[in-house]
Amino acid sequence: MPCPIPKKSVNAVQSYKQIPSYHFNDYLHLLEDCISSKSLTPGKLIHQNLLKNPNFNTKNKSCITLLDKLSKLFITCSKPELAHKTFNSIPSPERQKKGILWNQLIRSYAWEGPFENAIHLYYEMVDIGVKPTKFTYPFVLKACAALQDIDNGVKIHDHVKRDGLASDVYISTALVDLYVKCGCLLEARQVFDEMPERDVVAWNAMISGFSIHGMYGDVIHLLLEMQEVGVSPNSSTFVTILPVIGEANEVIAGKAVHGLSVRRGIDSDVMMGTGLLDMYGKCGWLVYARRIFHAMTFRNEVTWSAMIGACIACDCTQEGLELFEQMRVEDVGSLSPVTLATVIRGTAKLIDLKVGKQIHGYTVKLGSNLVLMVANTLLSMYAKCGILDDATKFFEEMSFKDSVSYSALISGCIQNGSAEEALQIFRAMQLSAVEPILATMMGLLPACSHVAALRHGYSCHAYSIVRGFTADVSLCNALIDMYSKCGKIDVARVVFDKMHKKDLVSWNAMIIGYGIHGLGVEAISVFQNMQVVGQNPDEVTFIGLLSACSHSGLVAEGKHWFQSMSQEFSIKPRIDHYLCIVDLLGRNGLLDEAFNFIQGMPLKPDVRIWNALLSACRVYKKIELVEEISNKIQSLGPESTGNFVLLSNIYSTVGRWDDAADVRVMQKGLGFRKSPGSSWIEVNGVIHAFVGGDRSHSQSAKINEKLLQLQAEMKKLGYMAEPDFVYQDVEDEEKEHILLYHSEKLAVAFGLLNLDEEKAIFVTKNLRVCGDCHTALKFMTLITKRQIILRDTVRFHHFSEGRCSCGDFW
DNA sequence: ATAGGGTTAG
Repeated sequence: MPCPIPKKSVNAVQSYKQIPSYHFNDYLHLLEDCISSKSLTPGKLIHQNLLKNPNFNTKNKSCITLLDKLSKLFITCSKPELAHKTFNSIPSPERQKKGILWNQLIRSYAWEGPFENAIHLYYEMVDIGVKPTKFTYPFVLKACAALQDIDNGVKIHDHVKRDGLASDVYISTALVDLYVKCGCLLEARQVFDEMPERDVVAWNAMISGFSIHGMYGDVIHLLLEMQEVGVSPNSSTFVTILPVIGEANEVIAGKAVHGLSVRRGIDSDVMMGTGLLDMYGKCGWLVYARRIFHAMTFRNEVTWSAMIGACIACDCTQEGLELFEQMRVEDVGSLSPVTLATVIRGTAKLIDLKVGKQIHGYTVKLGSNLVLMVANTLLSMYAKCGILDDATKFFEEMSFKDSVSYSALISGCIQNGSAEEALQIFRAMQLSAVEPILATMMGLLPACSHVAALRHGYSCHAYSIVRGFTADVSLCNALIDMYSKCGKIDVARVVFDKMHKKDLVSWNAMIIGYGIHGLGVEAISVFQNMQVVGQNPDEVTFIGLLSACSHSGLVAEGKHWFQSMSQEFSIKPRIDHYLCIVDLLGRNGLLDEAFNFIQGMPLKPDVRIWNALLSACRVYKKIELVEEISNKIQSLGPESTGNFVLLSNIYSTVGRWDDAADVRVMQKGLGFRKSPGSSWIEVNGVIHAFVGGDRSHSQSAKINEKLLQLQAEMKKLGYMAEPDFVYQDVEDEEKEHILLYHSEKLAVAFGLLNLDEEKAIFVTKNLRVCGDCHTALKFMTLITKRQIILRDTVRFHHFSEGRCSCGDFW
C-alpha cells in the first residue's frame, strides 16, 4: 500500500493523524523532506507514530536509520535536547558508529545551550570510544568558553595536542577564544603565536582578548600587525575595537576606523554605526555621534541606547532624555534593562527626582519584577539625588542584592556625608558574605579618608592588591587620597610613584596631599613634574597648588602661580582660587594687601572671602578691619548673613555679645543648628568620637583627670587659656573650663591614655582647629614628649617639641 | 554594538 501523503508538501502531514504503520521507507523520505525544509512539527508527529508502531524495534536497521534522521532533523531545527533524547534511544553499539551525529549534537548544544550538555556529551563520546575529530573540538571548546570553564578547557586542550590537531585553524581559534573568555591572555597569546596560519577570525579572537581588558596599545599593535602580514580587518574587527578606542579617548584612531568603514560602505550598518557613535560619545564628540545617528537608515534599540548614553557622557543629559521620549513614541520595541539603566543614570545625573520616579513607576509597570541591574541603578539614583532614606529603604526591600547593590549604597552614604554609615553598610556586606568588588573599595576608601580610619584603609589596600584592583588608576587615586588624609603622606607618595599610568586626578590628589601637610615645596615639585610628562593641569590642580603655597607660607610662589594660571595655562580663576590668595595673604599677615586684592577682584567677593580675611584679622589681632568686614558681609544680603555661625562669631570677636546672642536666638528660631565641633581618634581599629564637654565616654573620668593634670603642668610652663575663642558671653573662668573640654583636647587625652608610648597621637576634627587648642597641644607635646597630629578641615598640624608644622598660621 | 558600582577641590 503506497503512502498516502504527497512527498512534496510535508505540511500536509498535519492533516493525517494516522500514518500507516509499516512503511518505514516512506517515513524516511518524509523526514528527508522535513530536514531540507526545516519542518519541525511533522517530524514530531512522525516520531510519536514511530514509537506507537508495533513493528518499531531498535534492533531493526531501518528503525535505527529513522532515529538517526529524526535526530538530524531536530538538530537542524535547533532543538538539541529533543535530538539528544532521540539519539539516546539508539542502542549504544549503534551510537558508537555515528561519529558525525555526536559532533552535530555537540555543535548544536554549543550554539543553543545548555552549554554544560555539550561538555557532558563530549566526555560520554570519549568514554564509549568514539574518537573526537576536528569537527568536535571547536564546538566543545566553544561551550567551555561560554561557561568560562577553564578546567575542562585545559583538559580538552591536552586532548587536542594528543590527537595532533593543534595546527588546525578552527581548533586553535576556538582555543584562543576560550583562553580570552577565561581571562588567560598569556595562554591565548601562546596558542595564537603557535598557529601556522591565521585568518581574520583568529586575529579577531586575539584582538577581542585585549579589548575586553581595555588594553588599547596592544589592540592597535595587533591591528597594524595583522595588516602587515596581509590580513585585512573586517567589520567585526572594527566593532570589537571601537569600544576600546572610546574608552581610551583616542578619537584620532576612531576617526581612522570611521574613514575605513566609509570607504567600504559599511558605516551605516547597524552594528558599525552604533559602535561608531558610541565611540564618538565616549570621546566627547557629540556632534559626530549625532551625525552618524541621523544618517543611519536602520536603528535598533542598542543604537538608541548608545545615543542616549552619548548625550549623557557629553553633558547633554536633557537631550538624552528627550531622545528616550522619542524612542518610546517611535516604538522601537520592548525596552531592555540596559536602556532603562542608561536613562535612569541620566535622571540621576540631572538630579531630576521627578523624572526618576516616573521612570521607576514605568519600570515597575513594565516588568513583574525589577531586574537587578535596573534596581541597582534606581538605588544609585535615589542616593545621588540626596535622599538616602529612600535609597536605604529601597535597598532593604530588594529581594536580591549583589555586590553592586551594596557598593551603590556605600557610595551613596559617602556622597551624602555619612562616612560612619558607609562603614556600617560594609560591615553588613561582610556579614552577608557578599564579595567586595572594585566599586566597593571606591566607596570605602573615601569613607576611610573622611574619618581617618587608617586601619580600615590598610585593609582596603591589602584586599585591593590581592584582587588585582591596584592596576586601576582610579583606585590608586583613591588610595593616594586615603593615605594623605590618614596622615601617611609618604605612603601616598609610594602609591603614586608605583602607578604605571597616572591621570589628572592622580597628580591633583598628590598635590593636594602635600598641600594639606604643609609641604608646599613638594607640591610645587609635583606640579612641575606633571608638566614634564605632558599632563595639563586643570582648575582643581591650581586649588591644590595655591592652597599648598598658602599652608606653607610660600607667598611669592603662590602669587606667581596665580598669575601664570591664567596667563600660561589659560585657566580662568574661579572664586575658589581668589579665596586661596586671600587666605595666602591673610595667613601670612598681609592684611591690607589682602583687603586691596579683594577690592580689585573681577568677581563679586562672597561670604567665604570675607570670612578668610576675618580669620586672619583674628589671628593678627587687627581689630580695626573687623567692623568694616562685618558691614561688607551684611551688605551681601540675607542669604549670606544666613550663615549664622559666622555672623555670631564676628560679633563675639568684637565683643558685641548682645548682637551675637540675638543671632543665636534667630538661628534657633529658624531651626538652624550649628554642626557641633567633634573630634575622633582611632585606637586598635576602633574610632572613638568626642564632642565638646563630652562626658559620655566610658573613660570620661580618667580623661578629665588627665586634662586637669595637663592643665596644671601647662600653666607652670606659661600657658594661658585664650578666652577669645569662646564665643559666649560668660565669665573668663567659665570660659577656661569650656576650653579645657574642647573635643580635640578630649580626644588627645584619650589617646595619651590608650596608645603605646612610641605612637603618635592622631586626632581628626570636623571643623577648623580652635586657637586655644592649637596652643595647648603645643604645650602638651613638651610635657608628654609625644607627637600629636591633628587633622582639621583644611590641613594637618604636626605638633612636636612645643611647635607646630603649620608655623602657627592655623 | 548599548549597561549596574567609582577617584581629586570647596
